[in-house]
Amino acid sequence: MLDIKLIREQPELVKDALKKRQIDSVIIDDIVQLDEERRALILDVEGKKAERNSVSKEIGRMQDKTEREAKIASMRELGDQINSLDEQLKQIESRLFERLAGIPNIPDSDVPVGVDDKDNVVIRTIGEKKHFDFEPKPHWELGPELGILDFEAGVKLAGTRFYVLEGAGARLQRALIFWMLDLHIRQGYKEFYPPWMVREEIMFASGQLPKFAENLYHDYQEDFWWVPTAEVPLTGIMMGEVLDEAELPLNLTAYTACFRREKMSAGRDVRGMKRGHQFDKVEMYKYCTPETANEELDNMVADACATCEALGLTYRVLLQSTGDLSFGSHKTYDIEVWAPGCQEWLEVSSISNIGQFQARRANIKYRPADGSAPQFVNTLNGSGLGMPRTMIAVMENYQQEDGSILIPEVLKPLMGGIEVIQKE
RNA sequence: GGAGGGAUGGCCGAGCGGACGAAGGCGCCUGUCUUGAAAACAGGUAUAGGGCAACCUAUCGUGGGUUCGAAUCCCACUUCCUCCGCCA
Repeated sequence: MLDIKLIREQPELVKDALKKRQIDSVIIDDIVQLDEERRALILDVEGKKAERNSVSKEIGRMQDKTEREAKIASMRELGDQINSLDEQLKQIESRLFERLAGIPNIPDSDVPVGVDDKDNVVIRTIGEKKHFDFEPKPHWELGPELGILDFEAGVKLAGTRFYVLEGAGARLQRALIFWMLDLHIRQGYKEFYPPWMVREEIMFASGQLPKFAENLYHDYQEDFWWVPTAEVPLTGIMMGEVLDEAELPLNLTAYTACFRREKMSAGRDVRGMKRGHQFDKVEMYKYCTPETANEELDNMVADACATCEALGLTYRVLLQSTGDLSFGSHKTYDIEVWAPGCQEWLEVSSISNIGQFQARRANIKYRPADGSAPQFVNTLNGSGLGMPRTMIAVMENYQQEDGSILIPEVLKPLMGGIEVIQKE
């Protein structure tokens, strides 16, 4: 959510930001207009309330009965006027809020302007694409042949975009999750295990609602919403809190499954396990001051890169263009790993500085060390990493000519003695 | 699932129709004192919105209602605690 004052005072700046995101900016005029109507009504109704308050106090002190009755009658009438103005104000405020909640965040000044993900800029590439003396296979062949990945069983159980990991495949993913959480703890993050279903207001606070309702699973019986990412509960956990500057930055990490209806990508990436309705992810999250946000964003990118590096994967870092930038993001880096089997760079992490956008929705502030008034914090989030695509990259990069898969060095202690996954 | 009791400022806690944005305490900040600190004393210390400002409005879990006037009365909801039941 943007600050209404920013829109009121610098509408052109906000319009410009929307244009960079390829979004029609006329809504800003609408918002400015509603804001004016709102303030005029406030002026009117609050003046009337002030009058009612002071006269009501007088009534309490009055002795003369007839005079008292007359005042009460006139205040009753004033009360009716107040009620009707309050009703008008409420309607205008809800219209204003609805529009405001639909405005995306303003991109940072160094975010490249572009139309879509093709305009993302590659910042650096680390490692060489691995050379094979044979034709490397895609994971959707490797996995089923080894008996560790079963797409048909997934369809049998739940339908398209589901799969089953079994044996060493399931164990490999568990090892990745365990190892990543431990790595992030060493990097200075605190581990959390949050609910995987949350209330509607938590979904709103993190920016998923109202705009992205159709991509979320919703239990209508209990009114629970299934998290599409651990970012949601890690934002909600501090909702309404005032933090001390001394405790910032606050670094959090959590493993959750993520649930997405994928209505926006119907028909895309259907092959393999690249995009599913349910996937596991280890998330990193930071609360910090606006002054340190850029530095913390770099730190988080470095932490995610270290994860790829330790797994021995070839990866590259991209800066998202304004056309690809997600709704709430101020600035986002993507990390992609090379998958030699499907011959594709796979996005395993998306690391964003959300600025104050989420904090304003969730009302999360910090008290500055100098004792001045509380300010909204900056929030940052990033995957560290998403499981299915990391699994794809590990499987395809560590495959051998006979179709077996070597276990990356860092995961060996967690695989119970398995050093290579072979057909049973 | 049933019965009962709660939810008040950063924290604890009083108030139960009018001078209450809210006693008192703790914490924190400033000052006096002190070589410095502690103690003591004095003052200050919520958030949001509106207004150029003086200042005004709203907020005592949330949403409605009654009333000239609600932290206080009524209704609904959320949530926490205790006990019983049920499940593990």
